[in-house]
Parts: sequence; structure tokens; C-alpha cells
Amino acid sequence: MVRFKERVELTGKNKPKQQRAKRTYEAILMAASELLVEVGVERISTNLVAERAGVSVPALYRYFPNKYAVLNALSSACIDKQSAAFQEWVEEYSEQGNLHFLLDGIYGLLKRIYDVTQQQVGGLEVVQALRAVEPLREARLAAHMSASNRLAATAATLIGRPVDQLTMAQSRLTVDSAYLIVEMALEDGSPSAESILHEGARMIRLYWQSILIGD
Amino acid sequence: MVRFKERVELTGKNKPKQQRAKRTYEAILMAASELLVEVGVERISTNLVAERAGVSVPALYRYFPNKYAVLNALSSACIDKQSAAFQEWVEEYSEQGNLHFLLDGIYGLLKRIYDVTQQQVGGLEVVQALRAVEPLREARLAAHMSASNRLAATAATLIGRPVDQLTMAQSRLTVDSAYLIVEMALEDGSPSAESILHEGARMIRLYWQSILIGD
DNA sequence: TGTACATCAGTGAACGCGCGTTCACTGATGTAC
DNA sequence: TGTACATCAGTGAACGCGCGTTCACTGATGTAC
Repeated sequence: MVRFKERVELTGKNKPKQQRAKRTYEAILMAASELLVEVGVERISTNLVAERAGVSVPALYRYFPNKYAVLNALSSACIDKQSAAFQEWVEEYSEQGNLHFLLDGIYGLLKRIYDVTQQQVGGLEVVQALRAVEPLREARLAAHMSASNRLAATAATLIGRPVDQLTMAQSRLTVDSAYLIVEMALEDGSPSAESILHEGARMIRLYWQSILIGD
Repeated sequence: MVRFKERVELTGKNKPKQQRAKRTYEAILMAASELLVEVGVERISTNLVAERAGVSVPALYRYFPNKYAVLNALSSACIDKQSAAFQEWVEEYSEQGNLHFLLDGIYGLLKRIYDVTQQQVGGLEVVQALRAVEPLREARLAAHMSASNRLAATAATLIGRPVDQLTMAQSRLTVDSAYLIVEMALEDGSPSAESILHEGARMIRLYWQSILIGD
């Protein structure tokens, strides 16, 4: 099942240097965010983004090599903030080795990731685009991998055993679940964001209690 | 945050009546499945599907009102099989009211959903398309809602309380987690499908132990 | 402070392409008598 | 069994459109002397 894939360049060519250029650059990103919310990832296009940003299309291509690079700039900003939130949490809680403290902090972790995602305009749509758009998938995967590796290492230290395949599977499952929970909370479905985050944290906490403290 | 949405017709116009027509219809669906795997949902098109199926484009439009109807036929087949697997499981396990039996059966549930999804050509891609393509989202949501309503009702009966908002949130979280776990298991990442399903089942089991048996 | 020049930023207009979809048509299959 | 007709199934060719992208260009900003 090898899928045909063309490599897509995602990083910018020209970086904006002058003030005017920085405004243009930001206007493009903001327009893209808005349009992601309004028309969805299916219908967003470079022409549409440029028009909304109030610049010509070649102006967009001055800073972004292609359409996906625009979406990538948006989503990597979001990923970075999420990863930073995760890393802060790990440093804050796990390195002091107190298990109960760590497990009680899971809600705080989810809440932080939720907050930084919600702050960004179209944060939910950006995160969903990461799942939907093939060239962006890799970035999402890399972020999840990095997070679960860190989690696995921390868990292994706490248990006092080397990182094995089981620990890796448990960590991958946990990281993906955490992001799922945040996405669910961001969707305006019937259960409130608060209760989804709360219950999600409880589920993960119970799971890790069983892993760390023993079956 | 009201998103602009055009209603898209998703159900077929002409149903195939003759043998020849049924073969055409199936060839279109099979071609679509294959292309979903090969080129992804981003690049699939009616022209491409018709060509692969060995029929002309208007032949496709005889049975499907538009592009999304093809994807919908594919995905609703998958959803139906998944929902059937879920319903069988509920009937088999929950109605006899034995808690331990129920909780031990969660792996079996995940495995069944995994199996029916894997059987379908491009099952993973179909499921992912449901998340990615706006007009298909509703079908996914409806299936999840229906499943979580049934789960909430069952849970409420077992606890002996009416379905409240908390039970709804717990059920929604569980259903979405279950489908996430199946998707993770279908992806060819490093942890094996078996261990993902196993650990996922364990996580959900621990969660429901705490819900049903008490904190 | 003035001017010549290099670099940066942005534009108007067009390109080729593949998309979703439809038109007017032909051929295949089934049915009535 | 033959034939006339209705319905079903499928085709070739074209449509208009918006897409992503680029060309050749003008204007703005910064810099050296």
C-alpha cells in the first residue's frame, strides 16, 4: 500500500524584510485563517486568500512557494504553540517525580493545549486541516511522535524500566487521545468543552494510574 | 462562527436496474476505492474515477448526482458495517446486564470494527475522508451520535439513573475514542495494530469501570 | 543634503490545465401482441 | 418466433470556470558617496 506522493515544498522562499512586507505577510496569514473558517479547507485557494488579504496573487507567491506553504505556516504556528504547552507541562510536573502530582495535572495539560489552540483564529479548522491535507500530515505526525517519545521516556524513568514497544504504544495512544479530546472540546457539539476536557483527563489519568502504579 | 454551507445532494438519482448497469455501478465504486488509496481524497475526481472504472464520465453521472455522492456511497457502506458491528456487540453483551462480561468485551468490539473497516478496500482512507470532506462530515457525526446515544442509554440502565449530560459526554468521548483507536490501528505506524487495539480497549475498560463501579 | 544605484515589494494580465457537469446522441435490453 | 416500441444504459465531445502559477513590469525603500 505505497501511496504516490510528490514532495511539496512548504517553507517560504523570501522572508519579509521591510515593514510593509511584514504587514503583507501577516495579512495573508490572517486572510487564510478567516477563509479556513468561512469556506473550509476544501475550497480555500491562493486567489481567494490574496483577494481577502487585499494584495495581488504574485505578492502571495513572493513569500509562499505554493498553496500548501500558506496552510503550513498557519498550522506550524499552531503546532509549535501546542508543543510548547506540552513541553512546559512535562518540565513542570514530571521531573519532580511525584506521581500523584503528575496525574492530577493532566487536566491542566489538556486545558493548556485547548487554550492555545482556541486563541488562534480558526484554531480548530487549522488542526482539522492537518488531518485532511496530505502534505500537512507529516508535520502533525512528527509533532505527535516527538510528544509521545518524550512521554514514553518520562514514563520509563518513572517506572524504572527501558522504553519498550508497549510503552511506545501506550504513549502514542495517549498523545493521540489528548489531541482528539482537545478537538472534541473545540467543536461546538452538545457536551460542553469543560466536561469533555474534564472527562478526557479522567480517562487518561485512570489509564496512567494503571500503567504506573500497576495493574 | 456560522460556516457557509451549500447543501449537497448525496443520494443517487438512477438506481441500476439491469445486470450491465450493476456492473458499471460496482466498477465505479471499486475504482473510487482504489484511487482513494492511490492519489488520496485531495486529488480524486470524477474524470479520474470514470477512466479507472472503464466507463465514460456521463455513465458515472447517471448513478451519482455529483462527486461527493460517489464518496458518500463508499463511506456510508463503511459506516453501516461499523454501526452494525457496534449494534451486534451491544445486543450481545449489554442486555444481559453482566458488567464484567461487558467490560471484558470491549476489545472484541474494537476488533470487530477494525475488521470490517479493514475488509473494505481503502477502508482507512474512506474513514479519513469522512473527517476531511465537508459534505461527508454530517454522516460521520450522525453515526457517532447514534452510537453514543445507544451507549448512554445502556450505561444509564446499568447504573439505574436517567441519561444526563455527564453520561452523554462520557459516551461521546468513548465512541470518538473507539474510532480513533481503530484508525490508529489501521495506520501503519510503528506500534502494531494488535497492541494499539489491546491498549485502547484497556483504556476504555478502565474508564468505564470507574463510571459503572464508581470512583 | 542630493543623487545614483541596488535591492525589496508589489501589480496587471495572462497561461494552461483539469475540474465538475451537461448536451445530443447511439446502442442494448426488455416487453407486448 | 417476429416485430414494434419503450425504457434502460452508455458515449463523444464540449462547456465554462476557477485553479495554481508565472511573466514582464512598476513603484518603494534603503544605501553609498
